Amino acid sequence: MIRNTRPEDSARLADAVYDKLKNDIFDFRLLPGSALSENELAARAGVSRTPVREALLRLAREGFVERRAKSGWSVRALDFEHFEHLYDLRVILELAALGKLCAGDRGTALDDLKAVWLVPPGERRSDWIEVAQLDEAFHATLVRAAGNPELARIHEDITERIRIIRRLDFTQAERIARTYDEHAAILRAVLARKASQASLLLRSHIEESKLEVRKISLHRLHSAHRSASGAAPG
Amino acid sequence: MIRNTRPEDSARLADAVYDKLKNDIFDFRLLPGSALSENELAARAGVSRTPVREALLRLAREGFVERRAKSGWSVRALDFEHFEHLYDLRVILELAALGKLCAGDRGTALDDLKAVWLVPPGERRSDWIEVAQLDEAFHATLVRAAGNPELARIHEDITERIRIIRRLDFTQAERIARTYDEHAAILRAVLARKASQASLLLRSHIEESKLEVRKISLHRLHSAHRSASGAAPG
DNA sequence: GTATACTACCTTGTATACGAGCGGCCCGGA
DNA sequence: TCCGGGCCGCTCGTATACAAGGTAGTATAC
Repeated sequence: MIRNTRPEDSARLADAVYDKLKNDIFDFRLLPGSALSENELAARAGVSRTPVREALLRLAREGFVERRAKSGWSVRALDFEHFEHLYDLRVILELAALGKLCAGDRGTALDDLKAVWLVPPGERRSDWIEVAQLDEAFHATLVRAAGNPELARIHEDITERIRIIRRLDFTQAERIARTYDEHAAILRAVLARKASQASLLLRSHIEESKLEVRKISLHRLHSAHRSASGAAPG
Repeated sequence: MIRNTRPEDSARLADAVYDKLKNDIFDFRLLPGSALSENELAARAGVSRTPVREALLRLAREGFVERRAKSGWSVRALDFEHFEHLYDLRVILELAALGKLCAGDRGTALDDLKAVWLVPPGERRSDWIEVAQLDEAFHATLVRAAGNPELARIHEDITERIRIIRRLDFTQAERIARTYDEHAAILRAVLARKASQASLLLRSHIEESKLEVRKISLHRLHSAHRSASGAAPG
């Protein structure tokens, strides 16, 4: 699974609890819809309610848990319509970034991407966890290179929120190959400053992922998780 | 001043503190850069540190205050470059919404706007506080009508973050008149489904506000605030 | 069998207690 | 006068205590 732990989170207990909870949700150790209580979480983590509470408040604001006044917290159910809206937002934001990238100066911001995605087929990565990370990095780098930190931040937030299902897109080898092909095509178009072509490619690239997501039922989520954690436990 | 108080916020002390702090920041009773301590805020509000802490965490996440580990909180300084990025984001999001509005079905979502903005000059509002609220509502309605709740939510967040300076755009009567003219033109273009014309109008409309913001120095912020609070106290 | 009222537990919301760390201030020395 | 070191106070981070409110389950009346 893709970990979200950041190094600076070691000091504060609240951040440690936050990471733990988030990973538990992402790995389906905490199932969508299940109830959480501050006391139970605190006991389980061996801390007091205070840091647990702070972690829950953060997770609530990010949309992963819900606060039900005076009657506990719950893991938010996966709402696929919701994810589709987020994918549409990705299209909006990334197309805007692309427009700026093709129009303005972008320095060496895209050089790293070339080294990853414009490689001969033999050098492509095949581990799906790694590809999922590279995929996120590809899109994040494009957006960051547009030079608007706020745009990048919001894009990151959205990435974070769809990660829970987006990862599963790469459990099929065929999807990995397509991702490589499409990223390469997009990157070449951007480097050649072919704005409209790059836009078309990027839009259909994201729309494809969105369609894949639509196919993913809750059941498939579970089985995908089981096989994944069986192959790569921890 | 524009109040942000929501009715449901009466029950929780944390929400009351949140509203109070936010209003204090917006009205410059708490100046950018000034230090805050949980103890002092708690004493001033007559509550304990716990709800103060929750309020501060929310405000920090929204970008209004900063947490300096072990050495207090501070009101975030106004960063004008930051605001310009947010304005650019507004352009991106609202243009995307506009595109969907001109292309697809929008029902009666825009009817309210007609009643407000497509009125004879004599019926235009002149109170700048009211116009500022109407202006926010105009843009929010456009975005909401596009049918993507996530898009609307992010747009709301951005609106919230730039409100602190955007209000001042309307302290000049000439800017109010222009806003009416431009909103009317945009609305007419959308109703006629003239997508490219609407986009051009909306883009220049927002860019104009952005330029106004660029002119606003911290000093002007203060004097604008003083005169405003003198004219409309409370 | 069903509906209703009551009770007991469990939940959060808030207040308070305590400890570690950082910063500023004062004092001493060169 | 300038610099350094130690001390004191204030800060947050965390733990714990207490109370109001909600929920579920049970018992009871019909």
